[in-house]
Amino acid sequence: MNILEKISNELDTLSKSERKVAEVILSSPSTVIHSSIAALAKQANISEPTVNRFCRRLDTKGYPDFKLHLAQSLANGTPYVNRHVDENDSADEYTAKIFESTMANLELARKSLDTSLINRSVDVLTQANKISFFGLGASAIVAHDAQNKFFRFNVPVVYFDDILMQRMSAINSRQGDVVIVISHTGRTKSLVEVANLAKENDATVIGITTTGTPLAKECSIVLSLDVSEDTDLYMPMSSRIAQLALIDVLATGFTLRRGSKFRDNLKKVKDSLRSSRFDRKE
Amino acid sequence: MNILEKISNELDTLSKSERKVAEVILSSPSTVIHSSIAALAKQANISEPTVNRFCRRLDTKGYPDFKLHLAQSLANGTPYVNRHVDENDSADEYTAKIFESTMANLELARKSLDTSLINRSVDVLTQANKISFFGLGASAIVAHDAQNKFFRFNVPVVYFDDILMQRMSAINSRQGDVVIVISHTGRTKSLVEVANLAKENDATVIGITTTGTPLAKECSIVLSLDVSEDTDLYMPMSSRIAQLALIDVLATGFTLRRGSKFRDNLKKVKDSLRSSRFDRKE
DNA sequence: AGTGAGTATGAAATTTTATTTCATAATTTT
DNA sequence: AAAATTATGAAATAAAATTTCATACTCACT
Repeated sequence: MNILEKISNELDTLSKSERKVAEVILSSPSTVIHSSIAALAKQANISEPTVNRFCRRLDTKGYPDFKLHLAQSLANGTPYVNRHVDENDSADEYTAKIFESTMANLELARKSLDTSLINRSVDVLTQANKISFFGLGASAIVAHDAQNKFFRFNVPVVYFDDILMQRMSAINSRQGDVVIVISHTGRTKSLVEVANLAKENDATVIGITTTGTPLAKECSIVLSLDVSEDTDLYMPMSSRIAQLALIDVLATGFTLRRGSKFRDNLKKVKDSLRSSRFDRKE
Repeated sequence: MNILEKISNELDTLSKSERKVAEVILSSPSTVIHSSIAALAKQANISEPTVNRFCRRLDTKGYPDFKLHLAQSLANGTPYVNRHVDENDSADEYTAKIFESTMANLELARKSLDTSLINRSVDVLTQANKISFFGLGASAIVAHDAQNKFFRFNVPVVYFDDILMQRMSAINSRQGDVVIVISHTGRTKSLVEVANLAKENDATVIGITTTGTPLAKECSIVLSLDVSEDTDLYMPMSSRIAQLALIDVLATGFTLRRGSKFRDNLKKVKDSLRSSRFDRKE
């Protein structure tokens, strides 16, 4: 709770001298956080112990602790929240809202993740003979991105954003293959079918989707990602970003599991791109 | 400025012992604000003067002042900081680090954006005869995603992640066309050339890139997105996510500019997908 | 390897700051 | 108006932070 509010609430339960302290603090809190107890006492024309008693009355441990609370209250504490864009927002406003919602949703997504399942997924991925990423629409780009990352690891990886190719690929899968199916809604019929096909062909199916969806039921491992989309705009936004962050997590887990020699290889892959770039003059 | 960010930024300018202090603080900042300098010193296995020197190096007056700053940073919503993944991190740890770094970088990216330029870009986009998105590698998926979004607006939009197609498309562009070129490094030769080609053919070229890169110099409008990538892992991570958030911003600006009737249309597009999905039983 | 300049570190001393104790003053109750 | 209660500050004490300084370490150069 904001301590400044608390001070003004309890103003009348305070003694005369304590109220003097309160008034000095309320009138310029930002000065107070840089004052010692002696300076504040002098400013309020009272003694140091009075300041100390004042602090304790506000349920703080003492003056330094009180200052900490005060500092926190002063820090304009707007945590990231999901704010919907409004028709009349300026560019400034909708930009801020979108970035903030994205961050708020990443936070939500992280909370819905079960890291032990991530660990198991990484296990399965490092062991895989072949890795396939399937997605449609906005999730297709996530699958695409995943291919781009895992390709660098020099493992057999494909991605498909085409229903027929996905089906054919799923039917051809076998034990030791890992199929990662990405869908925010988890209700896209053809993807659910593909997941089922892959499972019936003994592939390990990892789903990146929302908890409790039809797709989730078909998967061997469900990496649940619960985010709240801004449905007013009729476009997938936060969901695909959370999915990408999860891909980063899986890819990172993969490289860590493979050890340091493997990571030197990644550097080589990256360095191979150098000649396609303009030098950085420093 | 957030002091936690500052600590992780300056991590490599610190001495060995000071870095120990930094690590203890980063790993549990909320404990530290209730610790004395002695307690923190003990926790980090170093001496009290070292803690003091550490605080001063971060431009604070001393330990109490440092705690004040820390308290403010913690109060400020969320202590998202760019923390690099370490070789021995557990799944829990690297997951947290990646999500947090992503959020921290989104915050950074937002700060580097100039909303008046976003406004101009939206102007230009709503007026465009044709919109093209170009990207390579990780930025290709951003271009892909942008196409997916703008396609819903029923405007002529294409994306290319192939150098030759990009060149051909750039050469065929003309006044009234908008070309959006996406590249984190801004140094990919072929993309810089494509931007130049498009410009010479009178298209409006919008660059989504880092400030001051060769690509930025070729663009009519530069939407600068400065993020700090975790270079240890040799993979693009935060950059593409920031780019996607920016695409969301542009797409949102576009729909807002077009008015409410236009948004009803978006709903229709979304509803058209319904039959491809399993019903939600509620 | 050895030497020396420069830097980093911690033990101890000092200073600053906060808290406790206790005597006295102010206020309230009877 | 006396007694009881509460509020207050001076002084003492305790705690915390900072400074000083001697020593250990690091790195560049023989």
